[in-house]
Amino acid sequence: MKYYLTTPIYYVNAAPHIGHAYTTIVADLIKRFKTMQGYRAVLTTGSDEHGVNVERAAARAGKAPAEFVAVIAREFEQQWRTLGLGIDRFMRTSDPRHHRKVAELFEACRRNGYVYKGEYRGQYCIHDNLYVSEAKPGDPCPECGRPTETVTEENYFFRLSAFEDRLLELYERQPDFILPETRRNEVISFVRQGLSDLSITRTNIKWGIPVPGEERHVFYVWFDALTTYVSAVDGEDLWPADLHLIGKEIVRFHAVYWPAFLMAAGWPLPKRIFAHGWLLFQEDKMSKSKGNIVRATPIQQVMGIDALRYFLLREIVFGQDGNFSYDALVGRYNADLANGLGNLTSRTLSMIQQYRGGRIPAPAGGVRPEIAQAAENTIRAAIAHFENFEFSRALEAIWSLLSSIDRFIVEEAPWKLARSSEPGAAERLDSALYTAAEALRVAAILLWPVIPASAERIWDQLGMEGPLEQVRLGELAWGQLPAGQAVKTPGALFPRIEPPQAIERMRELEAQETARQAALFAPKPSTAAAPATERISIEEFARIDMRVGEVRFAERVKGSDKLLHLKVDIGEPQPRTIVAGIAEAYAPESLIGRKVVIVANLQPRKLRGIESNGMIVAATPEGGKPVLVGFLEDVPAGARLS
RNA sequence: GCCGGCGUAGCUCAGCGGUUAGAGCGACGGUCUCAUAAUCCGUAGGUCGUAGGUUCGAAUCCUACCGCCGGCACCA
Repeated sequence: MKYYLTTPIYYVNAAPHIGHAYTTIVADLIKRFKTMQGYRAVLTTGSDEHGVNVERAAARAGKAPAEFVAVIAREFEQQWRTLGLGIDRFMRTSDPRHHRKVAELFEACRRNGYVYKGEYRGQYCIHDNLYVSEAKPGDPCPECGRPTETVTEENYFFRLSAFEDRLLELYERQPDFILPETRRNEVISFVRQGLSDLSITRTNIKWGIPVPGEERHVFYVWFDALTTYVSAVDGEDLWPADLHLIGKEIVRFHAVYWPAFLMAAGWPLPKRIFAHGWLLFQEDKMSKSKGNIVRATPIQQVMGIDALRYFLLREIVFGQDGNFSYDALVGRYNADLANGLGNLTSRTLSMIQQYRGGRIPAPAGGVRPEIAQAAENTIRAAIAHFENFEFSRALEAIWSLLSSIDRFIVEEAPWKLARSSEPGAAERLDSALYTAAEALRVAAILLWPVIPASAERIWDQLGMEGPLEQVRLGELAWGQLPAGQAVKTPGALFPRIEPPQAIERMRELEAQETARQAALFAPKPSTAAAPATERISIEEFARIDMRVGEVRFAERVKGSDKLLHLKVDIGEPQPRTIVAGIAEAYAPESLIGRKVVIVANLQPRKLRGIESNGMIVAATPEGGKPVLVGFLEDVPAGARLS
């Protein structure tokens, strides 16, 4: 039986950070779990290398796109290797094999009548590769808030509208097609609102996969990227995927577009999509512009990869957003790994060493039934939780067993039994030591998917033979630890960590890593953050009438989150009515009397029933809120800018 | 604005109609000595967002409101 799973195909306009690592670590965990269930588990990841965004990032770095993406793709590949993740296929969208597969998908869709040629005219966000339906020129992108660009082009369209019913039927028939349920509900309501056809080729960019027979066209990046899941395992009898693991920001592409493409082509559909939440840092989404990005490798260097894996899976409820913090990371590590699992391993092996000459004794006095029972329950519960993507619960269950063993050891007090000459003391000691060791063996097996390196060390220290990954969870039961084998007692599994020093060290390494990654993008010194746009002549500029205005009136537009209704005095007899999308950044009352800059000669436009006669000029930083333009000296209303 | 979710101990959360509301972490006190200054035991008293309602009985169901989050709409 095969189990084919994928991570997203990561977009190469950013270097890998802990968010990428999170998804990929979970994928690695699931792969290991499935392996232990006896599946032939195969994991695909890769790099999404096409699109305007990359084209521009490359230009900024002064490199050809192909050269640029190769560097970043290598960076991702290297990252997964460094973190020890079991990637089986790394597919780059620039790979010729992938190109062929995309062309194949397209041909199949076209043959089945789901592709037609038409003209697209509309707004497009280059950052999110998103066409913004019903947007007007200049509207910002609903995802990121950056301005959209107007594009008019002859395109091939995908008849997405034809799939509404079939998609809804799919979600109905397979309730676990999209997990968790909250994402499923969102997708269903999105599809119910109606789907419009999707432009799947572009003529305004070159950096993409050419459409067969139409060399001016390249494929829309999502049509391109999603197909990676198939092309990565072409000819291997692995498709359809059993699981697409994704972040919640890309559910629509995976749960709507992708199945529709596949239905159109008549190709098999993936079995399940699981969208996890975001890893927040200081309660905020990590983003390059906010400078709050954390990377996995500094943590790995200071605390070990298993510490990070354990933290991510134990602290965060998989599927929900979770907070990352160094304090919580170190706290978890010390409490659960050092004081918990590590210490239990250490005390158990040490006692076997001291009291039984380093050989695991047979449980001469029998094993307490409640312990055996608790262990059996833990085995079943942990497996069920892993199966349901409830990783934090699985770990909770395992730790509850470990904790009961710590309690048991204190109750039995083997150190007293060892000194006791009472009858039965020796047998009791044997049983206590066996019980503790057996619990460790069970824990090592259950924990291998989560903290593989540490589990293997425990396995080895218990003197177990054979690779842990060949153990089958279906056969796991209490009492399988063979007595008589020699244990080893090397150093501490998880040495305690001093929080301030460790955190400081991680921050240092983080800064170095940030600098190293930044160099990969090597922005040319004089280039501004925003990509350069096309040059215009002074005459063209002169056509734009920008004036200083004073806000006389401001109120929220009813029924809108972002719009303010303003009246602005620009020296005309009547103040101008302007509707501006700045409600999230400015309270209406704070604007009264404020000097602003407006574009006075824009065509009027009705927004929410109010006719707007101009546009307020504001700067919108990446991912941030608009900031109004202002003057350091006073300028009278009506003054023209040039 | 529409739709959905959430709001429970300092923190992260569980409980989702029924006895005195729970766990882990953190904090405090104590204990043991096999162990990584670890373990173990005990303590810490939270109007279960607010206000109503249903019920013999509500954190648990219903309504309204407040706050937070998400999806959609919207953002000249």
